[in-house]
Amino acid sequence: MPRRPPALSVEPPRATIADVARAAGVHPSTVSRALNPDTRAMVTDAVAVRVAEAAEQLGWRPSMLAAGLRTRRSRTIGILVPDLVNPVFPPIVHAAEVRLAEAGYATLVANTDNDPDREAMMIERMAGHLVDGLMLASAAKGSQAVDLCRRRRIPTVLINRRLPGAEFSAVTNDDRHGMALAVEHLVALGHRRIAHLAGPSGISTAVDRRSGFRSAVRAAGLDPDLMPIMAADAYTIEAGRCAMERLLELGGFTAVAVANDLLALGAYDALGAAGLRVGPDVSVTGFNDMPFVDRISPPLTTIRIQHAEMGGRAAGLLLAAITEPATSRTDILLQPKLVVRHSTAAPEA
Amino acid sequence: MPRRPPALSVEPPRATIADVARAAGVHPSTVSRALNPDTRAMVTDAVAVRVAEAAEQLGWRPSMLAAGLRTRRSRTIGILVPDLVNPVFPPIVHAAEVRLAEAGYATLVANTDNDPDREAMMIERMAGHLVDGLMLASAAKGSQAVDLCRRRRIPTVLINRRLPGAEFSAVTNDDRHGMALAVEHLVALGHRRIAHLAGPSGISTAVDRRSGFRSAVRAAGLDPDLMPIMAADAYTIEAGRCAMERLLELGGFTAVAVANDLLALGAYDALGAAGLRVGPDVSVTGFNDMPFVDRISPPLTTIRIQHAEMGGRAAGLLLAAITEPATSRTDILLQPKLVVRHSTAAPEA
DNA sequence: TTGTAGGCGTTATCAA
DNA sequence: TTGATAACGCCTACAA
Repeated sequence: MPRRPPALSVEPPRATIADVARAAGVHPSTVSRALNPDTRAMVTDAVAVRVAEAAEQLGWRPSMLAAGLRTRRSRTIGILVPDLVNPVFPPIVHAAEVRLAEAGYATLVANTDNDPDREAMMIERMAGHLVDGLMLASAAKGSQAVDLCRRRRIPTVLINRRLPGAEFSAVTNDDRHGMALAVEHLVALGHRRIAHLAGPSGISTAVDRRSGFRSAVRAAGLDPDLMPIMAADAYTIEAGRCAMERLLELGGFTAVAVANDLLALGAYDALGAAGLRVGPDVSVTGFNDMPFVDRISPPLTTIRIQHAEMGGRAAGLLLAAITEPATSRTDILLQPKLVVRHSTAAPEA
Repeated sequence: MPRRPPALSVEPPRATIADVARAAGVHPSTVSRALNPDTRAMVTDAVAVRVAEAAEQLGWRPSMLAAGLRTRRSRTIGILVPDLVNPVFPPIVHAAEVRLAEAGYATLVANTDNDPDREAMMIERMAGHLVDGLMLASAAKGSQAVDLCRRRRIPTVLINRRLPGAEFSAVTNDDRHGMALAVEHLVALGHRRIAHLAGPSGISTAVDRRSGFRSAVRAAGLDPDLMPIMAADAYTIEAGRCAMERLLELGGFTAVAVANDLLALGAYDALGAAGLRVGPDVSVTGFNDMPFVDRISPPLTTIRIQHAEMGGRAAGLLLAAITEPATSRTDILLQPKLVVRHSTAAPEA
């Protein structure tokens, strides 16, 4: 008795253009033309239909790989983020994805974990996969990312973080102004001794927010050199806690302007551990307005950046760079705004 | 006077193995062998050195693409998540990345946005990029993902969500038991009328938690048919708010066991809008213990899943599936546990 | 309009 | 150990 093949049979090896050609009784090149939307016009309708049917029949799928080997394009964009666990990034990535999808591009995300070596590796990898463009949210001093992209001629845009010498377009926040907003808010509440919990050196957001802090303090008629400043060594809650602890040892402030929301959460922890209430005892401002900081206790007063705008604009710039490689660099500076919640209050009399 | 080339010159087209061969005075195959770590042993040291120098000199970089065309491997793994903005996923992804990196695999993440079409597209795309394996966190009823992976013979593991008929290994949580933990906690506090805010049908976590809810209610000696149940149509805050509003119209409960943390946040909103205090007036439990729910107000009592364990174990299973394709399917059921915070309390007398 | 031939950059399989 | 040759799957001149 003949056995029937099992229901969940594994298919034979992928059909290729050659297989389709054989089935349709035409030459492989004809199949290539018939199956490629851009060249279908070169082929008789009758042939096109016959080929399409054969392809359908055989379950032919284009191999982007083989195609890419010739065309060197993949309609895929890579996005490198320094830390996927940081909730600022997903909304930015998502906005970019939406915009890129509209233009027919798929998006692949890679996590560099703030490690320049991993970053370089992922760029190599993405380049190897022939991404048509790259969005770098992971830029940091000492990273060779930009150089790699330039050498490999990968259209690239920087997001969220600037990089001094880079010749790529960038979409960033006006970090100096954002931090000024925070300082002005604290000063308006009556604070005169304001600490700054800075981000890791080497990252533009940290540098700019820090210099923005000093300028704003000076603009308020205070002496920046009197304000305690402590840099965290990563944009993480833990690093924020450590830095805040050291700031507390220094003392001499009634408010602290923190360089980002994750660090601010760490500051909450250190303050809490020291028996201080955020708001009534010490005012805290964050930066980013990342998801959920409006729901924490106390709700964080912070500087809201335009997440969606950032992703969307960066995607637009990248698409432009891809279709018009000669286009000169464009920088977009997004304006953040202050969102007052309950982590800030007037200093105690 | 001869002009020097500009400092930031764009490099000539990439050197290929053929170029290196020419420079080193050997055959391209020899270069291939000398440059490939796995085959270096086949070549004299002298030759290997000479080839390596020539390659270095010319700035040769391997083309994964061309190599993949032959080997059909890329040492790259794809992870599909339904929603990157949901903070449960990044920790899982990260744990997987770490494990995979140890094994020499790079990880590419794609966002399906809970859209089966996008999911299928991304799988095609990843397959086209020759990923060596896939981790699917996006499984849902009606998705053709599993079928696609099977047909394309892509080693695959399911994470977080089961899929009824799938023949792939899976790492999931004991969702039924987890929800029982929540119900038992509420019953122990004295609640007798407990609502369930369920997740979207078609997703295993929603289905299992819902059935776990009913079983646990029955096990507590209560009648599940008396408990109001309302399903949200997505795992989002907004959907949670809507569902909670409808639950409030039904009324007749002092506590609500919610299917996930994001939905619970939505429930917080609806409850707040109705003038009810979470905790004192209505108890709320979540599920996942995603980042930050310990810091919201009030801190959420929830069911903690093993994020890191899940990512790591899934990566291990996938690596096994890749190296040992014949291995039979393995299912790992991770045990969640109850974390009591302040969103639950005894019902008012 | 269709077929032919060559190549994209690498690796596998022979034979030398 | 090394070299020669032929794929891998597709695309593009160019020729017919």
